[in-house]
Parts: sequence; structure tokens; C-alpha cells
Amino acid sequence: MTSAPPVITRFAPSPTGHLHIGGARTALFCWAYARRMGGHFTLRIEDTDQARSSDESARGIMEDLAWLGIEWDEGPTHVYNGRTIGGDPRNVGPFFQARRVHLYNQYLRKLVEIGRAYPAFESSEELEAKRKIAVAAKQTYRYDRAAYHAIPTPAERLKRMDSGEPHVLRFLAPSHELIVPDQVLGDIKIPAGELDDFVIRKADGFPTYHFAVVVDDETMGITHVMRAQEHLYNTPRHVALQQALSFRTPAYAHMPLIFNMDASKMSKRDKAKVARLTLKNAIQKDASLTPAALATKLSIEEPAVADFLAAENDRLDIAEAVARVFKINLPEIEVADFRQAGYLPEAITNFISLLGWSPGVKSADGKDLERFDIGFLSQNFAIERIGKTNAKFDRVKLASFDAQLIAEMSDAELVKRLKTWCAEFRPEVTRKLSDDQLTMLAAALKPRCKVLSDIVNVASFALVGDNDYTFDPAAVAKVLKAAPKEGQPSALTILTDMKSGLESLEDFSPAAIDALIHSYAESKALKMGDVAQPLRIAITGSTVSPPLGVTLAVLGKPSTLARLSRGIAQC
RNA sequence: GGCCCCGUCGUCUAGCGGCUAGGACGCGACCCUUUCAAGGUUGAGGUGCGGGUUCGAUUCCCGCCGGGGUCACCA
Repeated sequence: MTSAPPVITRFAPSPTGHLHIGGARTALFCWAYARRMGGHFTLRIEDTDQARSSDESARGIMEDLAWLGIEWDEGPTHVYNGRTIGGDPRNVGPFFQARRVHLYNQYLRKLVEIGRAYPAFESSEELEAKRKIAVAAKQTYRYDRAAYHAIPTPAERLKRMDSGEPHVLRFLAPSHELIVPDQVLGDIKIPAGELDDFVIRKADGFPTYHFAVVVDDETMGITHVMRAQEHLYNTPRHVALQQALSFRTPAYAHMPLIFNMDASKMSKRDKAKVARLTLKNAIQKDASLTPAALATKLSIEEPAVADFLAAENDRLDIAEAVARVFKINLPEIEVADFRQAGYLPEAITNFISLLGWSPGVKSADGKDLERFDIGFLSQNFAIERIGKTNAKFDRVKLASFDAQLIAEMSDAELVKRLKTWCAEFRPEVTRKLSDDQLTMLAAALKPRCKVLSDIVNVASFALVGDNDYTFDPAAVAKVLKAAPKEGQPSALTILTDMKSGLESLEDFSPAAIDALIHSYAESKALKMGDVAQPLRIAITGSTVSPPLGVTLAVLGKPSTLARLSRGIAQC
């Protein structure tokens, strides 16, 4: 019986920080392809860098994946919303590479035995010096294979390895041309001699990425490797290792890269750049902002602040402090950033699906389909439709996807999302606004919010005390204090009339309030704006707010009347 | 610099020898409107350049130009 072997894909992040948005796309495509083909999606944690890896990062990455809805069939277990994701149904774990070192060592030893790997004893400083000389001479540095020739036989190499002397293991690179079969780019030929004898086991005894990946992809039965194009040049190394170890070569698909709109790499350091620029602009405007003064303002040690300004460091905590103090938004780079900024996971997965991939089908209205959910992706994802050209990450378009999702959402669902988001990032909002208030706001919020965090702006009038909101002086001068038009009542009259009208209004609902304002405007032969704007400014201090009925109803009668008094005093 | 990859509106993209080169975001105009939004209608905007192949090139080939990736005891 010949059934096609099951497709097994994997996402293999290194746990050295949060999940990058580009990594999220890689994971999404690997997941979608496995789903589409009825296969397995594996999560493997590549923690062979002892110095930089952390369990906390691994947990964070799993949390971000789960939040996006990208669930792995096998891999480390993670509890999300009370459900456990992961496990080891095929018995191919463990999924942390640090726990697989014994396995790598078996294969490493085999490679030495067959003469394809050898110990090398140069220090990294020695090699670095040689590399510098080569670079200065505009030459490509390649390891000279000295250690290979120094110890001529496998038996002697094994003996030296076991002697306890510090060393690395290098792979004896093949001298023939290598072909990387890639399902996106086609066959890529690497000329003979391009590969040098790269390190496959570090002095600390851990395998390098190249070696661990090859062994794991083989032993975990990975059939399709999808990753970003930055890995393209790694692939010939992996193919060479597979050949030396008599392993299969899985199918490869290298995806185009994602950049910022200005074509720079999307990097965590972008946050520091933005913060630094903000700081510099502030200093230009206000000479009293010395590093010392800034240090106090930011609660950061002065030397670090000075270094930060001089681009000597890119400390994230400083960037975040700047964002807080100067009330700016840092660019979102990692999934956690987008989550904090109030994006919906559905908008993110939809948007990143379109970076380097497109479904290539029309929707019912005859237009190119581009709004779809993760379920659609899992039924339609095809490697053949992965593009070749790099993409720029347009946050404006992402925001529009998010806004549309919010607009289409039911009030109840929006309130639920809002509460979840606020609980995590703006707990004071849920403390100040009741469920009833939030529900009322939800409908008014929908066309006004691009992301959940916009609630803070749209609902800001309700988040301050009745005596704490400030009046926009321009609005007060233009509307409240202005002389009334010929034959029209003054703002003072309108507000006083409205106050008594609202005071006796039994049903303080948005509809009833709107009806009252309408009938008042009609009775005085005023345009709606003539009544609405004075009222809006009196109640919120600003010319901008949700529709008045909602605005007043959310505040409630007592607050509305109290605010009206404050407004009247401004006339 | 060596090796490798890529090149359709500002951006994401559709296109797989013949199309008025389509859609989305953004932008402009108009309509609607109690503010801000949202919504509706509508407009501008693209095949990097030069050679071939072909009756015919966005599409195939070559060169140029431009962009990117990679050259670690990081992944």
C-alpha cells in the first residue's frame, strides 16, 4: 500500500527573546501547511546557545504562538486558556535541543570515525585575527583546515578528543558542487569550494545550530522545512551534513524577508532608535534637559542615559521609560508588542499571511480575496504560492485590517476583548468603567477604534473625574464665549436650558438623550451643531467625543449635570 | 569584496505570450453628518533600463542598473 508519507513541518525558534513578527509568519505558514496536508506541526526549541537562551523566552514564545492561534501538535507543553498545547504523540522528543546533546554526540562521533569531522584546537581569538587580516585584504576568510592535516587519522583524532583538551569539532566540507532544492526559488547551485569547514560542536560541548538542526530534522522525521530566506545560505551546509550522515534531505522552502517601510530590518533596536530621536528632539526644544535631568525624569542611571543618547547602548528599558515619560509609541516589532498595542490576533495572522504569500483567488464580489481567517489559510495554504520578493511591513494597512475586524464584531464580543485586553494592560480602565458603560461605549467605539488601545482615547472623557477634565481654551473661546449669532440664544442659554431638560429626563439612555437634544434644537430653530458643540465642550472639555447621547449616557445623569455646571461657568 | 537570491502603482499583491495591467491599504475630490470617525461615490497612481526570441512581451533569454541575503565556537 502506497500512501504519501505524512507531512511534518516544524517551527524552531531560539529562545533568546520574544517572538518576532517575522518568526510568527514562519510559524503560521509551517502550521498552515501541515494542516492543509493533514500532517503534523512540530515546535522545537533551539537552545544550544547556553549564554543567550532562557526558559522564560521559550515560555513567552509559546504564549505568543498560542495567542495567535498557532497551535503545535507536538513539542513542549504549554497551558493556554486552561488547555494544554503540545505533547509527544510520535515519541520523537524531547523538544529542547539542550536535552538532546547525547544524541548529537553519537552522530558527531560517527562523523569523526568516518573521517568527515575533526577536532580543532585554535582559539577563537586566533581565528578572529586571521579573519581580520583576510577582510582587510578584501578576501573571503575560510578556515585553512590546519587541524585536519595536523592529525591525520580518525583514530588519533578520537584519542585527542577524548583527552579532555578544549577543542571544537569541524565538518570536513565536500569539494563538489552542492544543490539546494528549494520549492520557492528552484534549485540553487553552490559552486564547489564555497563551503568551509564550519564548526559543528562548540568548545562548551554543545552542537552548533547547523548540526543540531540536521540531526533533529532527521530524527523527528521533518519532511518540509520552511524558513526565512536569511537561512538560504545555511542550507548547503545542512545538505552536505545530510549527505555525510546518510540522512534524507527534506523539502526546503525559503520565504522572502520582511522589512520596515524604510527598508531597514525590523529589529528590537528600532525601539531604541525611536526613543533616542524623541529624546534628541526634546533636548533641542528644551536646553534644561541635560542627561542628569533626563536620568531623574526617566529613573535611569545617568551614565546609561548618556550612553543611550550617544547610541552606545540600545537598552530596551530606557526606550520604554522614554515612551512612558514622553508619551510616544514605540514601533511594534515582536508579537508581544502588537498584543500590547491592542491588535487582534486575527488581524495579525491575516495581515502577515499576505506578506510573501497570497491565496490568488477572487472573493464573491470578484475582487482579489485578501481578508480571511486562519481556518481559510489552513485549508488553502500552498507552497507554490509563496512569493520571491521581500516585503515591507505596512502598519497602516495592518491597522486597517484590525479596524475592520473591530467594526464587524458584535458589541458583546468587543466588550469581551476589551475587558481581556484592559485587564492585562490598562487595569485602571476596567476599574473606572462598569460593564454597562463599556457595553454602551462598544457600539460607539467600533467605527472609531483601529486597535483596542484606542479605547483610552475615545473613552478618555469618561476616565477622568468630573472636576478633572480640562477645557480646550480654543474651543471655549470659539464656542462657549462667542457672541451668539443674530437672533440665536447664547451658549449660556443653551446649556442652561439643556441642563434643566436633562435634569428632568427620566430615561437617561443614548436614544432618549438624543431625542431631547433634537427636540430642543427644533424648538429653537437651531441646527444640531449649534446645540451639540456647546454641550460637548461643556461635558468633555473638547470638541471631539463619541455621539452625544452615548457620551452623556456613559457619564450618567449626576456626572452630566455636574459637568454641565462646570461648562456653564466657562461661558 | 566572494557566493547566492530578487525586481508590477508609495506599500502588500493578482498576472503564469494577446488584459483598457486587476484588487487592497494609503492619498485626492464629492456625498452623508451634532464633533471625530465610520460609510457611499469617484479620481490619480505601476511593469527599473537596454538588447534579443516572437506576428505579439509584465510574462521567455542575455546584459546593465538597483535592492537584499550571507560569509561566527548566534541561531
